[in-house]
Amino acid sequence: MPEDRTHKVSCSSFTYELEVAFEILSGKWVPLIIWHLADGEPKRFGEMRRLMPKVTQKMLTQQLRALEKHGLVSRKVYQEVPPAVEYSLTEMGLKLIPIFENVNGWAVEYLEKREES
Amino acid sequence: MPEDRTHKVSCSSFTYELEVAFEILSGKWVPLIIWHLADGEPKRFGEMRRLMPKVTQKMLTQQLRALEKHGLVSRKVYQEVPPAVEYSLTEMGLKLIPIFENVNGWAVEYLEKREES
DNA sequence: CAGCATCCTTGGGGATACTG
DNA sequence: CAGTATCCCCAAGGATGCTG
Repeated sequence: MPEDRTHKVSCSSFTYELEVAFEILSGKWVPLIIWHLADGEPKRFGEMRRLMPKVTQKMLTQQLRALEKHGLVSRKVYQEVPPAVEYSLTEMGLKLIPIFENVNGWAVEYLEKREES
Repeated sequence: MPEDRTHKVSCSSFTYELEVAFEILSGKWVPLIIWHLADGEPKRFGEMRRLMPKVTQKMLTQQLRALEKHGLVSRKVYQEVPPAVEYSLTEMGLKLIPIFENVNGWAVEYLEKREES
C-alpha cells in the first residue's frame, strides 16, 4: 500500500494509480483466483480449493480476504449447518477480465517469438 | 518459471501463457522499470537510478537483467571509459505499454469508486 | 560509470493441528 | 465445511564495501 501520495512526486511518471493496481494484483495467487472467478459464477471455498490444488488453504483464505478488502471479490456467507461461503467477482473485479485477456494475448505472441529463436 | 506444462492440466482454466506473463511481470520493480522505459527512449543505468531512487542498485541490476533474459529489455554496452550502458524496451516490451495504460485506466476508476464510499 | 560480492535481516508462505 | 492458530524455514531483498 503506497502510504504517501508524495511518492507521486519522486516517481513522477509512475502514476499512483498504476502502483495501486499492481500492488493489489501482485499477491502470489491473485491472478489465478481472479481467473477462476472470471466466468462470473460464484464459487464455494471448497470448490476453489479443488480448482487450485497447489494453493494451501491458508494462502487461499488470506488472498481471498485481501481481494475482498480491496473490493474485487465479494464474500457471501450462508448461515447454515454446515456453513457455506460463496466467492464471486465484484463489478470492478469483472472489469479486469478484458485486461487479463489482453495479457494472455500478449503472452501467446511472446511465447511464439521465443520459440522461433 | 512454470517448469512443466502439465500444470496446465491441473489448473485447466489458468492458461500456461497467462501464468508465464504474470511470472515475468511480478518482479518487485518490473512494472516501474517498464513504465520508465515506456517512451521508447534508451536510458543509462545511472539515469534509471535517479528516476527510481527507492530501488537499490542491486535490485535494479537484478531486475533489468531478468527482463533482458526474458527479452523485454535490451541492454547495449558502449565500450568506453568510463563505461556506458543503455537500456530500452524491445518490441515485445513496447507491446506491453497499451496494456499498462488499460491497467492505469482501470485503477483510476477503481480509486474513484473507492472514494465515493 | 556500472556494476559485483557479502553479509544480514525480515516476512512471505508452507506444514500441521485444532474448531464453530 | 470453512476456516483459525502456531510454528518454522528459507529466500527475497536491503545495506555496505569493493572494482574494471
